[in-house]
Amino acid sequence: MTIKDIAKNCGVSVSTVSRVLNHHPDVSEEVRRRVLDEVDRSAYIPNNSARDLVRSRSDAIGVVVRGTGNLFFSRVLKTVSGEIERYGYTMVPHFVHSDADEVKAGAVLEREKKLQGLLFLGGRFDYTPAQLSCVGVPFVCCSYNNCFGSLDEASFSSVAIDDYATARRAVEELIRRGHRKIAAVIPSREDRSISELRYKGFLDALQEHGIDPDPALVEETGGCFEMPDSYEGVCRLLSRRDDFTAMFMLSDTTALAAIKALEDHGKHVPEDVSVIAIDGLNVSEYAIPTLTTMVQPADEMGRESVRILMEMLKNPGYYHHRVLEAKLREGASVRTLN
Amino acid sequence: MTIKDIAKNCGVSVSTVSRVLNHHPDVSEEVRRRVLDEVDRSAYIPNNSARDLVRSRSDAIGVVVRGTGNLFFSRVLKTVSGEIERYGYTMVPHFVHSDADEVKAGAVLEREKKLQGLLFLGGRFDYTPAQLSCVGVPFVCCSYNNCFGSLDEASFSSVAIDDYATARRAVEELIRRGHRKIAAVIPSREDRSISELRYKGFLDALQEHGIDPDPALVEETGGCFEMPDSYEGVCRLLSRRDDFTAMFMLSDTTALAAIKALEDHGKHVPEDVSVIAIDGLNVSEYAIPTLTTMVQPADEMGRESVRILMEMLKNPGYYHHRVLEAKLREGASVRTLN
DNA sequence: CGCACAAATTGAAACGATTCAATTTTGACA
DNA sequence: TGTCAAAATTGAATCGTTTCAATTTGTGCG
Repeated sequence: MTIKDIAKNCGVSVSTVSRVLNHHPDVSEEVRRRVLDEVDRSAYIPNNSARDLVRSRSDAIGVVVRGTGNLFFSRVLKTVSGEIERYGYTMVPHFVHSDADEVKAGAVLEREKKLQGLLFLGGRFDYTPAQLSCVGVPFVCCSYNNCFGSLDEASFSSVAIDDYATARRAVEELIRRGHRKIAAVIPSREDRSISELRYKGFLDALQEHGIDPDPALVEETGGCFEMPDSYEGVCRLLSRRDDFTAMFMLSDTTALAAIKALEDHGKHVPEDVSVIAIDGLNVSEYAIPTLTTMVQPADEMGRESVRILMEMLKNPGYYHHRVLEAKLREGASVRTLN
Repeated sequence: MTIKDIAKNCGVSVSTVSRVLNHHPDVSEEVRRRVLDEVDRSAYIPNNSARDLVRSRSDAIGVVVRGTGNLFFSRVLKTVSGEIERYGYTMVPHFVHSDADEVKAGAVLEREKKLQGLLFLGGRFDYTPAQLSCVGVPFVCCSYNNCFGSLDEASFSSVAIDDYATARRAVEELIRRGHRKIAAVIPSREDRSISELRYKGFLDALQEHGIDPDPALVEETGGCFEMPDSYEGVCRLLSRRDDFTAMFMLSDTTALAAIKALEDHGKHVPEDVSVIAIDGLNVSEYAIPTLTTMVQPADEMGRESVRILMEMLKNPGYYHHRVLEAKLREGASVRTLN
């Protein structure tokens, strides 16, 4: 079944059928109906390869996901997938396992599959303008913001919470509840990474409230938000100090690992140590104790990312850096000091 | 840059270049080298649309993922994605949100995208042969086994643990540790579902050891392995009975929800109630208490699924139903009764 | 030296759509 | 009824490959 058969069966030309199928103007109501009926009747399915060939593009969006265990991105991916389909595009995902590959992967993807656009989900994303220019299609960074340093902000879009403000807000919640000795175990922060931003929020919240940040209460870990790394980090911290009453963790999963480490060292949460985090995963609601966390609006982030990308495709030159709000979800992992 | 340019630059014909690129025989060593050099030099990238058009197929594999919150499948998806790429194919994922859509989604995917094969990841999969015949390409069901009733087992492949045996093994572990009053909260089991198989393993383990299954210790929930459903289920169970010493849960996440519900009712795990599950997620190792669970070999399942699918493509008529072993990972959620 | 046969190479026809210039049809109006 | 513009339709070129029949080149042998 090709467009030719449809044309023959309807007694019209191939180009007319094409015009009907693509909602082009200048086709009579009568012919339109005749063609559409025949399309239905014959269960005709257009051949995408042929269309893509002549148009020299394919209606596909590449999604580069940082491949490691971040549950938050898995969550967003589902929404993104649905949205991309809703707009009539095909999603071509690519899981990268090292931050360094991200843009390269995107560029390759784009060239090989003739993608229309790219969506980067998570990762470090500290690229130079030169590197980014490899990417020849519009792209949106989901879950980064304010991390872009020298990048030309008109050359792409982004959707994310304000990492700095959110971290600050979380730490302020701890302070509001009477905590002053607050520890943090953070994945290695490099320039402009999410880690760095959240860490800065942490520091500023402390200073703002007249608390001198104590470097010995901060432990840096390897990896990027993996549970084992954080567990180890907390252990190292505990071997050095145990006089803190609260911890700020950069993600839900690392917070769960931290709670585990604390408990394994005989420290109860929240009785001995309070823990707050950022993410708002479903599982965290069922943790013991229920995790107090800043909820990132995962669905909205996914929806917005795709919406903006579509806008960029339709409207060359368009870009938008959308900042969404993370809301505090009170669990039971933070205790108010008397 | 097209194959034509390469041809011109090398002074050979288009068909010769094509032959070189596709590793066809009957091309002299000298020409081969000349062409390959030019391909490198010019960073030529073949146009997949053109290739797909003439071959009337596209080297893509559809992956239908049951879209709801099962973390286990997110995990497998990553492996699957990498493997599919490794074989030189493109993955086209599709998240479905209701079990009912699975095969339909697969069939549509197949026709629209001209997929070479399909991989079903999770879900219920209780289809009739007639329904399955909609799928016109080889397919593998990952994470089902023994669920296939009247289906012609030579018409597809599967990779999974033995759900019945694994459940049985888990419950036997509880019995071995001295438990006899064992409760279970299970997602609604329909004929031949994973739920049903695991439930059967549960029942048989009890009977095998001379324990009469007590229907009042079994609570059925809606949904499919969602945490809120299980939490509610455990609450209902507790409102009726609280004389059980152990619980068997069908997945890690539902087990975590169960533990939460138990704790919320003042029952400690494992002191008052022991909990065992099936899955082996990473997060479960950081749960409090660490979950005792039967670990499904996620990576191996992903790898095998893709390997078998590739085998089916290469070798029409081939099929294989692979049963992998789940291993007990001892956590701290099961206590030995004295 | 020429013949047969294999190896290497080529040319042209697909594949199934889109697109645009060219053509036909329609309808309004003088 | 004839003219003209607008609307509707068509034909043909094109996209970049693969494939296969046809042709050229090369080789061994009588």
